[in-house]
Formats: sequence, C-alpha cells, structure tokens
Amino acid sequence: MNHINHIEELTDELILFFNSFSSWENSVIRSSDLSVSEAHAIEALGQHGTMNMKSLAGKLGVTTGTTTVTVDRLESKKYARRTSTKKDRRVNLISLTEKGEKAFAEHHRFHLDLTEQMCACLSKEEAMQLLETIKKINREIF
Amino acid sequence: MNHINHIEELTDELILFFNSFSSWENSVIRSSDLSVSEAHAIEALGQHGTMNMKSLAGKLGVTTGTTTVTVDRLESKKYARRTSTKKDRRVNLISLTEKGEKAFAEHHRFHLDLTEQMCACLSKEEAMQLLETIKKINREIF
DNA sequence: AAAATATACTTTGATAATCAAACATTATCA
DNA sequence: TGATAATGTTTGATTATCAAAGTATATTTT
Repeated sequence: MNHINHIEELTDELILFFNSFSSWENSVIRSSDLSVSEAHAIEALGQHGTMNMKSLAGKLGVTTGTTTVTVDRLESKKYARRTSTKKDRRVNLISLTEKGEKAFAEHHRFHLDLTEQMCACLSKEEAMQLLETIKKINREIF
Repeated sequence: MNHINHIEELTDELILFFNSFSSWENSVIRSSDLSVSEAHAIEALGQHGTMNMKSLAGKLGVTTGTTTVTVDRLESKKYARRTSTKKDRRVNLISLTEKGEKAFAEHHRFHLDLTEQMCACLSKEEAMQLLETIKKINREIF
C-alpha cells in the first residue's frame, strides 16, 4: 500500500463511502418524525448511554451551544430528559426516555440491516477483516 | 460473520467511523474560507469533473434547490462557474475555476494525508483488503 | 477564606443548510 | 401540435450551526 495511486484510490473510495452513507442515513431519518440532529443525538445516547452535555457534543462533533438546542427539542418531544447531579451541579446528564429508547431501537434496526446487506456481499473472512480494520482505525486515528 | 454480535459490533464501529470522519472533515473545512456545503461541492466537482446540477445534487445527496444555492455562492466567490450547453438549453454545466481547482487540491491533500495515516497503522495486506472491501460495498450496496 | 481562574452549560445574534412545493424554460413523446 | 417530462430556480419555512457573551458552580491560588 505504499504506492501513491493506491492511496489516491482508497481516498476516493472512502469519500464515496462516506457520502453514500451520509445520504442513506439522511433518507432513513427523514422517514421518521425526527430531524437529522435529533436522530444523531438519540443514536449517540442509545449507543453510549447517559452522558453529560459536553460528552454528547463531543460525540456529535458540534459545540455545546448547538447541543443545548438539540437536547431542548428532544426534551420537549419527550425523547430525552436532563437530570442534574448532586456531585456537580453544573452538570446535566442526558438520558433517553422510554420513547427515546424505542426510537433508538427502531433507527438502530436500519443500521443493522445495512450492515447485514454489506456483509452479504462479502465473504466471512472479508467481513471479519473489515471489522478488525475499522476498529484499528477508530482506535488509532480518531 | 453470521454471528449476530459481530453484526452489532461492526455496526457500532461503522457508526463511530462515520462520526469521526465527519468531525474530522468539518474541522478541516472550518480552517478554510469555505462553508461545509461549498467544500463538499468543490470536492465532488474536483473528483468527478464538470457535471450538471442534477448530478451534483445526486453526488451531494441533497435536492437541486439546495444545490442551486450552493453553486450560487461558489460562483459569487469565483470557485466555480455555470456554462450552458447548446445541446440542451435547460442544462447548466458546473465546473471549477482555477481558484476552485486550487481549493480542491488543497482540500484533497488533507484527505490523502488522512488516508496515509490510516494506512500507516495497517499492514500492506490489510490496506489492500480495505480498498477492495470498500470498493465492493460502494459498487454493490450504495 | 477571599479572590482568581476554570468548567459546564445556556443564551444570543447571525449565518448557513436544507426541504418541499410552486414556477419557468426547454425537450420529448404521442 | 399538444401533452407530458425533465432541468433548474425561486420561495417560504424550518433546522443546524457557530462564536461570543452570559450564568452558575467548582477548583485553585494567594
């Protein structure tokens, strides 16, 4: 993989993969009654569990100000709730309500289906290798 | 890869990968004088060459209305231009100006660096396998 | 302990991003 | 020719976002 053309090619395929994934996700979300940012927040909370505003903002890759707005809407729609802690009263812990958990499960089902589709066009070995590779990249690069 | 837990795990890693990639890209873009949608449009035009509005909208995964706005801004900032064709006078071909090509090259450099970083933590075989796998998924799923 | 500094979050004000639906223009089909 | 389809723009509304300023609480320094 030292060859420059392979780097070029992999780059182009990664960008294409990213854009396709993004389009796919947006169209899945638009078929629900959630906005894109709301859905992403629910996804993060469902996957990683209750967390404070700062961590949630970090997971979503946006500022805490943006996250405040998103969580406000999730709260008013009853998908999530804020809980303050005794230990540090500045902190708000954000957790999913039952409705939020349900929405997460539903959305996650789409992701699982997509992953299954992907694996269906790969051999068992390729799929296992993909998992290992993505894990490595997630741990070591991002 | 038939095991349900592996599907779960791969799904979670893919989502993490996607979110990390997204955050990375956003922070790269914010260090330039382009907005996120402008940068994405330049990226698509640079990678695939001149195309009409509909194709560009398709590549970006947004409506043509949204694309009109984006291209308006790119044009007013001199990164891209519209050219009408004789063959079909409804069509606008969008192409990068010299300034646009330069911005693309610069942005693409960041992507190439990221890919190199990724490959640096993989063996040659793993990297080649990743390329093949992503290609397959891009062709067959998206 | 008081003052200074840092942290977690919200608010504000502005701009960017987006969609759906209506519209204008040009092509194609019957 | 007239009807239908396709390409792109405009409109009106909503969502998404940031940076910077503000609020409240914790921590550190003197």
